Amino acid sequence: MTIGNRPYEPESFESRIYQLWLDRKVFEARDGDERPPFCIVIPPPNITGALHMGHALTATIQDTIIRYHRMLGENTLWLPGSDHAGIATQMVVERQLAKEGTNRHELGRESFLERVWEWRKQYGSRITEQHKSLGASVDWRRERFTLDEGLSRAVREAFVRLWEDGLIYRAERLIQWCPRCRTALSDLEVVHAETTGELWSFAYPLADGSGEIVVATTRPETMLGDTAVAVHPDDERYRDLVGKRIKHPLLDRTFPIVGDAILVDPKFGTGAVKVTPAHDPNDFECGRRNGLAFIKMLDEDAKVTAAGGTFAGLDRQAAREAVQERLTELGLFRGTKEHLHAVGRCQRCETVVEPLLSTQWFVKMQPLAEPALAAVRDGRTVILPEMWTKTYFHWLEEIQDWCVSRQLWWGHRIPAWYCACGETVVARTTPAACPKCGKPGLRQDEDVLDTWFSSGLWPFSTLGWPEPTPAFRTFYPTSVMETGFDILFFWVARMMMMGLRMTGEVPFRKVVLHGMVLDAQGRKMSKTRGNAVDPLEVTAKYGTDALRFTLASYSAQGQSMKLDPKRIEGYRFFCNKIWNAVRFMETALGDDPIPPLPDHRTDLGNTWILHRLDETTAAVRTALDEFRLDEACAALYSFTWHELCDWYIEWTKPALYARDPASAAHRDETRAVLRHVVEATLRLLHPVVPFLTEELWQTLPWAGDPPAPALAAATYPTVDTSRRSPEAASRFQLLRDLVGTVRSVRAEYNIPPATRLDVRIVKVPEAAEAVGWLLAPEILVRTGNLCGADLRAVDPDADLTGHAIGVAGKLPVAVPLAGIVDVAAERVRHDKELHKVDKEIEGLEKRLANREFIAKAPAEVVEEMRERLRHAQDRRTQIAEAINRLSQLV
RNA sequence: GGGCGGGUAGCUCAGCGGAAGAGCGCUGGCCUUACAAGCCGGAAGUCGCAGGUUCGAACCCUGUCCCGCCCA
Repeated sequence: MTIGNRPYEPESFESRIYQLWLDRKVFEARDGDERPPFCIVIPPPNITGALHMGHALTATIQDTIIRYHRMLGENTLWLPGSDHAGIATQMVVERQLAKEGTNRHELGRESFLERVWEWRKQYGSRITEQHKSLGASVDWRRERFTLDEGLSRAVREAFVRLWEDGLIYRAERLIQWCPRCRTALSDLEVVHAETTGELWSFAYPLADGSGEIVVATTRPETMLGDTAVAVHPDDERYRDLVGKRIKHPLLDRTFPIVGDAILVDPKFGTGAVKVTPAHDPNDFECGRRNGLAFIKMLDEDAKVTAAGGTFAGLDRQAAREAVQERLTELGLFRGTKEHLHAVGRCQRCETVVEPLLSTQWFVKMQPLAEPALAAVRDGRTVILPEMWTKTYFHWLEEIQDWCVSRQLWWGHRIPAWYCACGETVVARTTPAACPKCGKPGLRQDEDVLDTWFSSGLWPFSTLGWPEPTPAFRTFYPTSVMETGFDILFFWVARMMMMGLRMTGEVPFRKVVLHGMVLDAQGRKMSKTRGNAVDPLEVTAKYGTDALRFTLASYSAQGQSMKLDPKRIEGYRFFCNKIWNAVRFMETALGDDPIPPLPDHRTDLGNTWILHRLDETTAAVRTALDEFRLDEACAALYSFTWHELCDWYIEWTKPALYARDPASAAHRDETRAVLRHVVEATLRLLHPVVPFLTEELWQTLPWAGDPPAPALAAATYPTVDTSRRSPEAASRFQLLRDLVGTVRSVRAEYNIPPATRLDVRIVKVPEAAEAVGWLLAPEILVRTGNLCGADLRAVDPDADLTGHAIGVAGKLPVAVPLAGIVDVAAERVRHDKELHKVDKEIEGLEKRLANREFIAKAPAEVVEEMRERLRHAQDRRTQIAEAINRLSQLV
């Protein structure tokens, strides 16, 4: 079972590998297990949604973390599920009904809900299925949906508890209303956008005919609901007017001029403000402060009510024009000005929302916010990147009560019943009779709860709460909540509040926030703009692993990321590289049994790669522990490509290809190390690129049984510093320098790769240490192989006429250029190099001459500089020498 | 108006007190039996600007200019 000649074709194995994981049950977590638990609940995607890059990013990050922890041997649960998405889903089905020429009211509540469930059955699991193609290692047995029986029970339980604790109330307040969706919204569901509009000025005549007062507004039509004009109490201009009354010019009523220091900024506009308490949040407060009348002049369709007199029945826009026209006719119009202001729109349908006086259910937030603030302040929950902590604090400190009722049918119906006697009953189960008057036939509240209410319970409702289930006891509090920073308020903060309130514990230990995926121009991806990149198209073209590696590499520090297809392509090439490295290894190992990794290595390359593997293991683990996927990816990429492939594999070839008996031991050592390092590298890579690594790992030869049923269930490489060898590292580095020097000379003189060079290494006393080991025949041959040269040592006084001289470390290297030496070119090359070294020496000398540097900088820094200076000086000597020899040529 | 990010090589981004990095792109040379989806070599940056702190600043502080996001 080897890869053979199969090229890297991710589409040929990805779904097969996913099925293998399912068959071998590697994603399944165990309740009550003695291993340490590790749990992430998935941010539930909307059932109406189709997979977009945001999902792909979340899934990649979480899956990487989850796979890492699973390989660490923890009892790892990634719990999947989806969200019923009240408004969005209802909109989809209503649109369907509209096409059929009917609507939900004609259908009635029950049949309508049947239709939605039908829709959900047919399309609702599309997005969940799509997660499989990303490799999401979730425990499918535990999949949840916010409208499941269990989760619905949790919602009722939470609602009733909050009610019993006095944290839920029903009241008439000014709320955000979407006239198109015909439902109340929470403040968060209103998206404010700066818009250039008109600031319209008109005059209100005083009731006593003694004059007028000019006000400015962006919404002239709301003057039909004005019940005051406010001025600043200290404003000299209007002091005498406070207390006087205004005669409404279009309606048969009068209202007062009031002084209000909070509402009015005397420097803005005319310093006089019209007040519409029933249609503006600031005016609402002003109305309460001053005991004003609340006149509702727009209804739930945003049409003028009877309070608007002759304007009744007009919609907002028509009313605006009609009012403007009428005021102009009356000579009250005082001109317009361009004006920048924020217009609030419905997050779902983008209709301009209307602040409306309405009776709704609210959650009192302050008592919930306090513990949520405390939990982050004292570190029970840590938010990463840390910068979001401040935003979290700020929002919770300023938090307003949460309007949770929605005038929809799709969702959790509010567990409140009304009796004819006026009693309101909030209960876990449908009450048979009124507990106050004993009469049956209670009427349940028509409304449902904000979808985010159930989402707020997600980390524990999915684990079985309110029952103390084994799953809940095993995995709660969960370990990590990973999601986009855009739902820090919507979701994360609410889970914190609900979690603490309901369970007494934080819902998760860590919050990890990632940035938004933007298009190549840096714009937010959106379906309407048409700039969204479909993850499934990308994975079809480049493979899932390439997309995952890209997203993981981009996800630094929670910054937003501009997705560049070229980069995905680059990581596809990386995947191909891994694939071919393993292919090479399989061929090179041959059919002989693989010997175990020897305790001591005789080969420099073998010792070096084990050293680097261990350093890489440490770096990757640290990065993953800190959720720095970008750093993990960078370490994996450069190790795999630029050390394992570029150097180690090339280094091993002679040893692996050797067939003479004398080389057998060396060959076996190399086979063992190569096998070990490649296998460990696959394990290191697996959390980020699971498909490819699993496919390859399944083909690896084993001495006995494989150590795990799948790579996904294998253990992550551990750090073992006994495998380190700084000496081998520095030796191999010198060897790389030497090879690099020869290659540079070859390239500069255009010597064909096929031309074998006869390179001399000058045994200068400064490099005595290197000369000691480097000149061993074995090393010379192997090193020479890497640059197509026969290496030979010569004494410092050897005649190197006609050679190009380079310096590797402190070691001069002479490449013969018989006949092709271009003295001028060589001279330029050396001068350039000399200049570089001189600059370095100059800088270092300057620093070391600085007394304060010597006195104040840490000793090891000073010593490092000294060492660097010595090194640079040695190099300078060698280059100068080379120049000297060169000039003798002329 | 308040807050938070960002401005580093042509592009996309790491680095956030010891003296500039990666990938892509560009460029010169190679079909070398793992990979041309590859290999080898190379060029390229007063780290937005101005002050300050420090022996030493891309990194810390102050101011300033752009860009983006959030809250009001």
